[in-house]
Amino acid sequence: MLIECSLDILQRLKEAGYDNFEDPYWWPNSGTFEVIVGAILTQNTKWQRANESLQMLKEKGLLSLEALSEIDTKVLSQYIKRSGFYKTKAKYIQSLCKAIKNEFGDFETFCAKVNRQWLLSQKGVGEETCDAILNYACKREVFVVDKYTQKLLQDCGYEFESYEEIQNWMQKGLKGWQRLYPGYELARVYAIFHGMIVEASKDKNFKLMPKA
DNA sequence: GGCCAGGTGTAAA
DNA sequence: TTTACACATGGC
Repeated sequence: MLIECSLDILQRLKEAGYDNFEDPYWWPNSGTFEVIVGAILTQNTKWQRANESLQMLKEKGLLSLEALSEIDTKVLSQYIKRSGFYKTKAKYIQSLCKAIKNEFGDFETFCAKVNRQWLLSQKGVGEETCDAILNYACKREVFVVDKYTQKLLQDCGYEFESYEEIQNWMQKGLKGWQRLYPGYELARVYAIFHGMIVEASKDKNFKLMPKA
C-alpha cells in the first residue's frame, strides 16, 4: 500500500480502508473506565501486551475504580507484568484511580468534569496519555498526538515546534475532514483519524511515497 | 543479540 | 530548557 505524501494523506488513509475498526472510536471499549487503565498500560508497549494485562485484571475482577484504588500495588504489578515497566505502571494506575475517586467520585463524573490540566498533573500521565484518556474514555474533542503522527507529518515534510502545535494543526485540519464522515461527532472524527494513523503506521505494507 | 513497542519522570548540563 | 537515562517485558 503506497500512499502519496501530500496534504490529503488522511483522505488516502481512509480510501485505503484503514478505518475498518471494531470499535466506533477505534480504541477498544471506548467510553469506558478501562480506557484509562489501558492508556497507562500501553505506554511504550504494544497494545497486545497492554490488552493481555487488561484481560488478566478483568478475570480477577479488578478492572474497576474501586478495586484498583485499594489493591496492593505489588499484587497489581504481578498481574500487569507482561506490559513492561510493571512496577511504575502499577503505581501510576493506583495513584490515578485514587485521585479520580477522591476528586470526582466515579468514572462518569470524572468524564464530565475533568480537564487537561488536572490529568497532566497526575504522575504517569503525560500529554499523549492525557489526550488518549480525554478522547477515547471521555469522548472529548481532543486529537491524540503520538510518535506515529509525529513521524508521519515529519516524513511528509512538515515541521513543528511542539506537541501543542501539532495538535492544533491537526484539529484545525480535521474539522475540514469531518465531511468524510457525515453525521459523526467531531470527537469521533479525531478518534478515527488517530486510529488510522496508528494502524497504517503499524502495517508493514504501508509506505509513504516520498515527495517529488 | 539488538531493536522496538499506541511514553513518562527525573537528574544533570 | 534541552538531553540522557531509567523503567522491563516479549517478539522478531
